[in-house]
Amino acid sequence: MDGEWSDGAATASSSPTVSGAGGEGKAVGRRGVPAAEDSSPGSPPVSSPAAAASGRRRSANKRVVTVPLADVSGPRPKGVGEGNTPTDSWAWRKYGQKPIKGSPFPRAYYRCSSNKGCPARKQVERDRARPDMVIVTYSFEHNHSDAVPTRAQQNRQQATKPKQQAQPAAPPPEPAESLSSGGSHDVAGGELATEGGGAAAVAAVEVHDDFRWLYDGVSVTSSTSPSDTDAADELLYGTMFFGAAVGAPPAPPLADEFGDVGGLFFEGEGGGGGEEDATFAGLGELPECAMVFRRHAGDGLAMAGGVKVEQQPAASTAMS
DNA sequence: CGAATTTGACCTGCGC
DNA sequence: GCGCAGGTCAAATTCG
Repeated sequence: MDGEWSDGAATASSSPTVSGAGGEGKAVGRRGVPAAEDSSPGSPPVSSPAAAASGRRRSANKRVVTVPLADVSGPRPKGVGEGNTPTDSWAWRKYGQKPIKGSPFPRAYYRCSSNKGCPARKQVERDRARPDMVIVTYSFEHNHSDAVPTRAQQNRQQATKPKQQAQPAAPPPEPAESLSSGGSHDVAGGELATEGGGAAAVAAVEVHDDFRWLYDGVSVTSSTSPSDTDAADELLYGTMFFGAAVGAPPAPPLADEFGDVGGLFFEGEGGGGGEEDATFAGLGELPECAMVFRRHAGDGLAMAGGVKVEQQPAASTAMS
C-alpha cells in the first residue's frame, strides 16, 4: 500500500487532503459493517483470535486526512497521551502500532474510547514523502453524538498541557463541557460546526501528543521550548476558532476561509510563525472537518480549511 | 485502583 | 497456491 499513501501524500504536499475511503490500496475486504465488526473495544467476548480476525481487515468507509505536522512538534512531557490521539474531541485509545513497508514511520491504530462499542477508528501515519505531514485515516463513524472523554483522559489532558489551559488565550478549561454545551461538534448529530473553539483548541493541542510517536520515529527536534508550545497553542486556539468558528461568527464559507488559510500555510511552509498558525489549524481541524464534511457532504467531496476532503464511493457501495 | 499505552503474535486479505 | 503486508487482539507495564 504504498501507492495509496503516496497519492495522498502527494496531494498533501500542497495542502492537507482528506480522502474518503479508498485509503487502502488493497481495499475493502468483506467487512463493511462496522458496528458488527467491532465487537466493541471494551467488550470481552471476541477472544478468539480467529473470530477477531474474521472481523478485521480494511474497513469500508475511510477518510484520509493529510495534515502538516511541522508545528505539532514540541516538547511532550512523558505520560502525555502518547497513544492518545484525539485529533478531535473524542477520546482515542491506541490499540496497535505497526511499521509500514516502504515507510520509515510506523502507523498507529486508535479506537474511539469515548464510548464503548464505538466503531470509530483512526490510523495515524507520518507521510513518508513529507515527514512534516501526517496522514490520519478515519474509519467508521462514532456511535455517540458527543465526545465523552474519560476522567483519565481529562486528567491527562490537563496534566499534559497545563500551560495551555493557563494561557490567557486558552479557551475553556473543559473542552468536553464546552462541546456539550456548545453542542457543537457533534459530528454524530451532524452539526459539526465545530464551533467549539474550546473543543477545537483542545483537539489541536492533543494533536501534539498524538504525533509524539511520529516525531519519535523521526529525529524529532525537541529543541522546541515550552514557550514554543505555548505559542503554538495560542496559535492553535486562534486557528481553531477561526476554523471552527463556523457557527459563531458570521461564519463565512468554511471552504473559503480554510482554503485561503491552507494556501498560506502550505505556501509558507518553510517560513516562520505564520505557517505555524496554519499548520496547527489544519492539524486540529482536519480530522474533525473530515468527519464533519463527510457527514454533511454525505458522500460528496468537500474542502475545508485548506483541507481537501475526497470521498470515494467505494466502500459504502461495495458493502451493501 | 483504574485506565491507557506499548509490544508481540496471530490471522485475514490481496497480489502475484 | 504462496508470500507479503496490514490490521487487530491480548497481555504486561506504566502513569495519573
